[in-house]
Amino acid sequence: MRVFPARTDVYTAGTPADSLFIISEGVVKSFRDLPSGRRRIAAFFFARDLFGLARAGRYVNTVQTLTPVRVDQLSFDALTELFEKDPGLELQFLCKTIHVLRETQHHNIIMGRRDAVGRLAMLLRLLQTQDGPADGHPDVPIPMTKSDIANYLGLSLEAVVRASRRLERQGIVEFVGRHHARIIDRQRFEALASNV
Amino acid sequence: MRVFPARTDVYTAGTPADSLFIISEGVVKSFRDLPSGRRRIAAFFFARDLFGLARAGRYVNTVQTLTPVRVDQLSFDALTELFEKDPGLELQFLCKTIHVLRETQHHNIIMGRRDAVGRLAMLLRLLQTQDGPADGHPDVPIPMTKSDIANYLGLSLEAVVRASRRLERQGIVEFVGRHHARIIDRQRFEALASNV
DNA sequence: CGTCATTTTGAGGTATTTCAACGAAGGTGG
DNA sequence: CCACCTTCGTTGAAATACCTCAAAATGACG
Repeated sequence: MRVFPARTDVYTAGTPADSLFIISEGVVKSFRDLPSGRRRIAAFFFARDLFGLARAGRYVNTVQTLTPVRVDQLSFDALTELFEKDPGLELQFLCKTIHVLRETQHHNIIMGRRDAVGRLAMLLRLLQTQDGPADGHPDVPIPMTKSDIANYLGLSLEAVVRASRRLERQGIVEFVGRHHARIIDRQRFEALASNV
Repeated sequence: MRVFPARTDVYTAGTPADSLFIISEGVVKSFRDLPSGRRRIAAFFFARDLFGLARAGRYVNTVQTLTPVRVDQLSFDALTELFEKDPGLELQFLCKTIHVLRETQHHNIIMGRRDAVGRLAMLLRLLQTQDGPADGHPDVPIPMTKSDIANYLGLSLEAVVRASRRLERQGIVEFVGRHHARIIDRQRFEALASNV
């Protein structure tokens, strides 16, 4: 069990991978900086999410905390040992990997939309359901910056800002401070966040 | 082992899932039709790829063959049995699932690009590396239609056509017939297909 | 050889990107 | 505790790229 303050690196892209991580509490972003200077956020991970899957022995993304985070760090050595003792454990990891796959597919669906407002709405709904099992809670915590949101949605920062404004002007969502939103008109919000 | 002719459904979205599939030979597309009438292709699968992962007991996408296809169909019943006999098998599935995850992440990277030409180049490179281990083969088979490509890249059909034309006019790629391309200028092609 | 799906091309509309400049917030150090 | 400073957010105007609509050409298939 390790603890990280907000805005610190858990690991850096390209470094040799030796562990998997499972979030106990907090939120992280997984991203890569491209040669052009653009940053692409591949995923946000929340409590109980698995991250650290490597390719060719190295981490492909940098993972950075957005909030204070507690993670279970599982070294590969320890894992192979655990797998031998308890074969059922592999199934656990398979399930968690499939969950990551589903989230990535959902990200794909978001990116497939051509309208900025729709993409933003889908991210907000993701954060909403992530918040708690209490489905339909109108208050949505937004742990990341708008710049992060832009990099996740594949939009420019300005486009995210304008989409936020439009959601407000239309009375669908209200942004209070930088890290909270409130769903005003659930009906129209769900209509927007539907998979077109 | 089952065999499907080209352009036939392997299974339909929403039907109860009872099997996983591993492609022995051929190419399939995995897609969903949205209420708006749009079609989103989530992935193309090739030899040795795994597909059929379900959510809540039902297939989420429709899978249709692009070419004649041979698949190994593994019913869940048979799988649980096999897993008990050979725990190492689970690891095989974990690896294949991670491979699907990587492909999905790659798709995300493609969709993150804003230029149609760049997206098309990345798909062509995917098909190129898929073709054979002979990396750098200039001839690229294109088993899907341009309409499929559009639905995969999140572009309109016309945008795909114009991107193809531009690649030709610039002497980077040559399209011969509907199902083959040839890389003319490898240098500039790789530059385009890089993760900008 | 005819029919149908697919592809191609053109013209106009629209959304996002870019560029630039300003305002606000949060963190740091004195 | 305040001032500074860096990052983040906001707004406007112009350019670009893609989308949509419409019509014609090409190719596949029976």
